Amino acid sequence: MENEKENLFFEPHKRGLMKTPLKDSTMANIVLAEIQPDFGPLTTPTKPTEGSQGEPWTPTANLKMLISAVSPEIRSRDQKRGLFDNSNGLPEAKDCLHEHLSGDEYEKSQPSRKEKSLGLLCHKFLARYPNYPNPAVNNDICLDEVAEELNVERRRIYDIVNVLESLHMVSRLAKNRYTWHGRQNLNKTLGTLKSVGEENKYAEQIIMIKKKEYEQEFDFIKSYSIEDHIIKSNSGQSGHPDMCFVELPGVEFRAASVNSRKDKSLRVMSQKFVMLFLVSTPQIVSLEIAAKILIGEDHVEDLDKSKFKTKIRRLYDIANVLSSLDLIKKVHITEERGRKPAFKWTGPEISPNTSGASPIVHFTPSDLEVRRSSKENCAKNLFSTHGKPNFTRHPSLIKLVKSIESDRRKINSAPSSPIKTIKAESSQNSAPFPNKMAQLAAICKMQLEEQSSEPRKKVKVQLTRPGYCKPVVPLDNSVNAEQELTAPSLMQPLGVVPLIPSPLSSAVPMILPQAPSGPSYAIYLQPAQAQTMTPPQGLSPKFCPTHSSKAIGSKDSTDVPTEKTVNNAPKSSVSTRPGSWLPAPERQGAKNRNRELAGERGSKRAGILEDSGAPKKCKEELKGLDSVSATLFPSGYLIPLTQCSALGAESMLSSKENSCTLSPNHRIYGPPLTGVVPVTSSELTAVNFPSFHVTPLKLMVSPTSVAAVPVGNSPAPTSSHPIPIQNPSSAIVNFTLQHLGLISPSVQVSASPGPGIIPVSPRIEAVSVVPENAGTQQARATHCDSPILGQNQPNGQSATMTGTQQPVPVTPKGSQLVAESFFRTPGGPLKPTSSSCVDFDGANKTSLGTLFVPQRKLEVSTEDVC
DNA sequence: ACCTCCCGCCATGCT
DNA sequence: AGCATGGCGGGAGGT
Repeated sequence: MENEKENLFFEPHKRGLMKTPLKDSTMANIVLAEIQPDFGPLTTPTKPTEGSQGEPWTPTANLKMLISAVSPEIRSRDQKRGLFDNSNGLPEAKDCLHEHLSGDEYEKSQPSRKEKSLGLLCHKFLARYPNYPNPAVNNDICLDEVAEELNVERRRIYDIVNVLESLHMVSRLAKNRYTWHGRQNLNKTLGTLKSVGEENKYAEQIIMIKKKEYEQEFDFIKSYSIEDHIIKSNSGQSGHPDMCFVELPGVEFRAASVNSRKDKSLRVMSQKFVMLFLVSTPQIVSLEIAAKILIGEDHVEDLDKSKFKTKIRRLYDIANVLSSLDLIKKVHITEERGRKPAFKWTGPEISPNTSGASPIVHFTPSDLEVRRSSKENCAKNLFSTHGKPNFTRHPSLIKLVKSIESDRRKINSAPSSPIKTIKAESSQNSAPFPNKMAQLAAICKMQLEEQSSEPRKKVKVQLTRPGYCKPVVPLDNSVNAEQELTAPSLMQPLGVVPLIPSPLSSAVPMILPQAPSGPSYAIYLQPAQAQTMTPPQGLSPKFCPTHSSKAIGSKDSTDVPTEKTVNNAPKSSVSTRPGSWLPAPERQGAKNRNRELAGERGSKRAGILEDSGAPKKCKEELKGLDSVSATLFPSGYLIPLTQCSALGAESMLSSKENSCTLSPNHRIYGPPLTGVVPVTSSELTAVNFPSFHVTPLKLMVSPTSVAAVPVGNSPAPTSSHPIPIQNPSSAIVNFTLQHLGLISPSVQVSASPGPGIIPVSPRIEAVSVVPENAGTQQARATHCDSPILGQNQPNGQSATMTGTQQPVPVTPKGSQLVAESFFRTPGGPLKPTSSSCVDFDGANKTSLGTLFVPQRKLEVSTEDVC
């Protein structure tokens, strides 16, 4: 059903759009289109018809064209190997080619393992599509066709597509059909992943593991206990694997089946794997550590070899695809024990959202918008968790509670987030900083007022931000009931508001401003996920900064990185682009989303209508938010809440109208002050919540929340908790200090691990010696985009974007450096490229765990060292 | 012998 | 029931 409908819809678009494509892509498309007719019949064995419809550029001819155009290198290589033949797709064609080429029969029959490698296959796959496809055009991918053309089992294609999907380079349209997005969303996605990774405190986890390993040499028990402890707290408890999937606004899962599918593990793994790179200072991650972290989330306790091995296998699969994308490259970390396989991040440097200086950051975070689907999913999860387990698997409520608690604990970590923001701002302008302060103060006031009402509510409120809640009133009611447990509920209101159609009016605007920022990313939690979420997170300081500036940029900027973000004004105009983006597809997507929601788990919602359903949704969302927050941010960082809220808002928007909403938000973007400022674009703005506010709130909240919540699974909220918990004011102060840089990030660290970590950082700093060039990063960024810059962008903007995007990578250094310097050392900018680090790995090895800086700040130093 | 990771069985879940 | 997905791990190619 879906497929048919989708196809019908899309086809027209495609055809219409086909031409639009800019340069290469367009050229390719056109060519393909022309060619297709000819070849189409020949090649497609299985499902030719679909392929023709779905894919603009189907057949071998197209493929060849693309390959030659896009990557001559690949082509030549393939030809040499005979792979190219495969690309042709049909066996017959292959044979012919072989004969022509060389007559190596057996070769084609048995290409050799390498030739069949996933990485090579992925290259071929990527060669078929432009990095920056024209959004206008429907870039459908028919898996069957691709499999045939590349002469591989469909199973292999799934592996590739799943990873690409995790990066939102493709999105599923329907069964057997995907839409190609290329790298348009990549920066955004990476920014979001980074933010999430920060929230989850992956950097800390990495450190912990390293530390543990390091310690193991000396004392197994000790290290073990520590690590275990940490991991547990992070993971949240149950042994379920994390199912959370980070989604971007632009890219959604359109197929209900996809969403419903409980597993997405490969996708999730891929995202987490990427997060590790983005979060870790030397952007090098060994498979061993990655596997441990990924397993840890799932099952901290049982790390059996088999599981470990399996994880490693999967990581290789993912790594191969990521390598093909030039996002990572294989390296070796030399340790005392020996060499360890590892991968170094070679993709664009991504700044979390925080640093205002770097445009990149802003773009990414801002761009991300949460979608309804995500929300709905969250909601579903929530429901299941809370009471009804509509879905088959939902973690027990207990888990949720734990996660919530953990989140609260994480609050302590909150400081980090603020810091980043500050840095960013500072980097950009001193002015921002004051603003933050003012905001914080305002927030505090708000919180205090709210708190007076009720502790729990307060918490919620804080999270959501009072303003939001108030407007939402209707929602609140529902929320309140649910809220008890979680702050998330607060968020919901916000989300709800937007949803509630304009009618709500006054309320909406209020809300928007407050929430403005936020990195908008939606995380899908599966029933199991709730548990998985555990990891938790921390807060990501980064978010805050970025948003503010960038919020606007969202989609537009997303790809584009850097500078544009800086230019605020443009952004607004840019916003237009978003609309272009989504347009047809998104609209459809919205429908699909609805379907998905309904379909996914349950039929329960089946027919929720956006508008009509709004109220219902709100409730659901709220529920979902709660659940989500819990699940997503098990550790208890406030961030989650914000996210949730953001999600809700976004979802709201999406539900109503993606296209419409999109545009407004972007423009709106306002200064950090947003909290005070009313958002013009009501709905849209709502979607993007400024990270700033959020984080601070989170911080503030967390304490309260902690207090409110008795539970506490974890040990401790450790050092941080005490402070924040009781007095919001104190928390604020801490926050402020952190922002200022007065307070060290160590605090955050402490939360998760323990004392051990801190010492490390110092070492690192000491170690760090040479800063290397940022240039490398830039180069990276460039190359990614390079090929296509102008071409594809359907909109004029797009072209610019591409250009910008590339540049963005460059910025990263600066931005990050700045931010980091902010936090930490006066030393400031230093940042050598991560790449340089790779070589160093060997050197690092000695330190092992210690080498990696626990915190970002530390990271910087580390890099320097390299 | 170890690192990689291809291959495809088979469970899962949608149609 | 049939088909699409994709988890999973045996085991083989590479080094």
